[in-house]
Amino acid sequence: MVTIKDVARRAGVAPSTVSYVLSGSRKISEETRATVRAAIEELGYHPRASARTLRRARSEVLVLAVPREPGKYRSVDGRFAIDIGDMAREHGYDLLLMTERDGVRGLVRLARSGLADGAMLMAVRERDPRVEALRALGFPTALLGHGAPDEGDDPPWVDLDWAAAVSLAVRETVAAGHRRILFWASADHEFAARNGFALHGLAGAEAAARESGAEVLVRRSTVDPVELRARLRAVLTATPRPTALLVQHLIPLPLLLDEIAALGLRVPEDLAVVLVGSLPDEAVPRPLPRIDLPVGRMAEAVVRLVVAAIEAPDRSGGPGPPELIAPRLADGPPVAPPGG
Amino acid sequence: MVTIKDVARRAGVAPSTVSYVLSGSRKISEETRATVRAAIEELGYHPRASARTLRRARSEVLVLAVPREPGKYRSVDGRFAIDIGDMAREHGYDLLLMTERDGVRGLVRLARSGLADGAMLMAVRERDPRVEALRALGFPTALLGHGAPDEGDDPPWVDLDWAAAVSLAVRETVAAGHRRILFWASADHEFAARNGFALHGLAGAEAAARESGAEVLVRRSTVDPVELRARLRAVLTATPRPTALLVQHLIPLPLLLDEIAALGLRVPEDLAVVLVGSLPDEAVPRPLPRIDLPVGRMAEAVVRLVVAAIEAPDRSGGPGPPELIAPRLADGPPVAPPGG
DNA sequence: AGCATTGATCGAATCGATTCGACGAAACGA
DNA sequence: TCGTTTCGTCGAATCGATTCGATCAATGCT
Repeated sequence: MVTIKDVARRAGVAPSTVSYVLSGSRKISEETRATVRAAIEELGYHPRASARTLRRARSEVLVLAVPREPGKYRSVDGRFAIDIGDMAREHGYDLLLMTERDGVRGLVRLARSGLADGAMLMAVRERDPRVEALRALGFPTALLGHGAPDEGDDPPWVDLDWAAAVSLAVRETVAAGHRRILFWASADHEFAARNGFALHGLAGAEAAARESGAEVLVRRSTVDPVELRARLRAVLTATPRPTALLVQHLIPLPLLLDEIAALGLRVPEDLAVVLVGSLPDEAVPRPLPRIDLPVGRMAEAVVRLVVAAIEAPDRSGGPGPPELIAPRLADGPPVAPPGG
Repeated sequence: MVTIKDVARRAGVAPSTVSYVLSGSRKISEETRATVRAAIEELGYHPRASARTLRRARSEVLVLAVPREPGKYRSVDGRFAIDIGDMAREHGYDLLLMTERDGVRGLVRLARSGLADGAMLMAVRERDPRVEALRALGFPTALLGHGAPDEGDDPPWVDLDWAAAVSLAVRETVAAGHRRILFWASADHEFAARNGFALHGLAGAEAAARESGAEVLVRRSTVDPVELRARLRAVLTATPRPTALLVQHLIPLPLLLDEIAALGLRVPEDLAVVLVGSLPDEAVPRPLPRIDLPVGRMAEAVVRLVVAAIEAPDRSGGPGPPELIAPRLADGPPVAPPGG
């Protein structure tokens, strides 16, 4: 393994000089710099991360704590991970994936070991114990998703405004002429976990129902295919039948559409379908009106927030401001009116 | 930040004694051990990873290099990442996610910085430049997926035997009575990248066609929804029409099924559909016969292989043996005979 | 009793990069 | 010409845990 001493010897300078060439924190003559650079190149030198971290008390690593509802996997989580990895690199950080079921233990271990400088938490719940544990340690943290909007000294967070997103979906649907709307909410286990997006989405549906005067039926989703079909069938065979379906739980979308077809209903003539969230384009059978989940923007924001918390630990003015992203209709077809 | 010295002072012993209590590498009296343990507990001490790594030249971190076909995202990749994260922890390692587009640069940086002890590569290609770069550095590596099976001194790898998997799908389909079978291969960009699973799957289809005597049409998939439908329509409206469809490119499955329905074909009466690979249960509109992609087993194996390479660097007997997992039919419905 | 052995703990060197103060040489001003 | 500043580089301390040899006390053996 090639060290800074090897480079120094090769270049005929002191190790500290090599360090200064690398960091640029002191003036080094052009000539010396060139010699050192050449030596680095020839030897293929790269500073040892552990030594640098030990000395600087900064590892340049961020943790991403991914959701671990046992057996439940959302494909959008992988996209978040990748986008966050990209953004982290742009800020000079590497990304550690924390998959442990006991998120508190795993995060405390990483924080105290100094393996990471900051943490980002996905699928944040109301009164999330991970948040509490990290705050107790004074560990820089940013959240992807939020619990209640008013918990005073929460870490900075970013989230799609799920309430507004579902409200927007309802409003667009009402504007298209629908009066009886079915909102297919998040799955049972997501409500049980008190995940923010589930609770806020539901709240948005209820608020929009009150404001618009339209009737909004709410059904929770599930990951059990048989039960899922049964729930959908029950509500779509009742009379009067809803003329529009807003879907927040997107994973089983193909299953929902299949059941709709099996009931002899055409989309959108008999039932307009609107999506809230994101799926890969090619995974959606046909273009549908959709409220976008801006994965890229959220990844950018969560990394920016945690990096800010790391690099300005004074917390002047408290935690960074929460970023509640306003929903917008994705490019695509408009909501079809009732009856096609 | 609490260090080993703080613990030692609190317990009234030398720092080295604390270290021995932690590692168990020297005998320490029960009494002292208890005192030290208590001090550790009270202070909430955790060894600094950087100091330990610097001294031991071992970081206990593994890298996972995820595939980055720009704009292409496979949901199964996220499941691999999570399962690999779990397995890594079971071996005492943390998992770093490497998302950089230029995989070679990113991996070389991580290897030379000593931030990680070993690397796992996903979506390995024929003559993958990342493999060559890591070998040149003597960096412990294991592959998830393989290129050509005979490249002598490749790192150890694990893969589903995609050729056998597609062959099995063909055989099952032929056994059910089909004589004219459509194989929906991986996507264009996966062939262009010379990803192993794409090439091997295709080879398996061709081999099975020769052996079984059945006619196997091959079409490559794409991520462009319009083009995808056009390709499927073309082959399903020609005469004679295939009676079975084997799908390796699963992401657009809903779209394929929708196009099949749009053509007025019923599944499985008019067209039996067989899947090769894995999707979340609730993402598949209805249970279909399927050759399983054993994500968990592969994650277990790839971690085991890279850990073995790290902890037995002598390479006695060359790299570990490749692990080619035999395909098996997942629980689910059998392949329907032609005509229902 | 005197010497060797075992057991438990300590002290110091070490890993590799960073960073502060110091130092010699050159440039500058009086 | 002599002192002062500036510039470029060096030496040494430091970060925190590990680990090897050393040490001291207690025990065993003759």
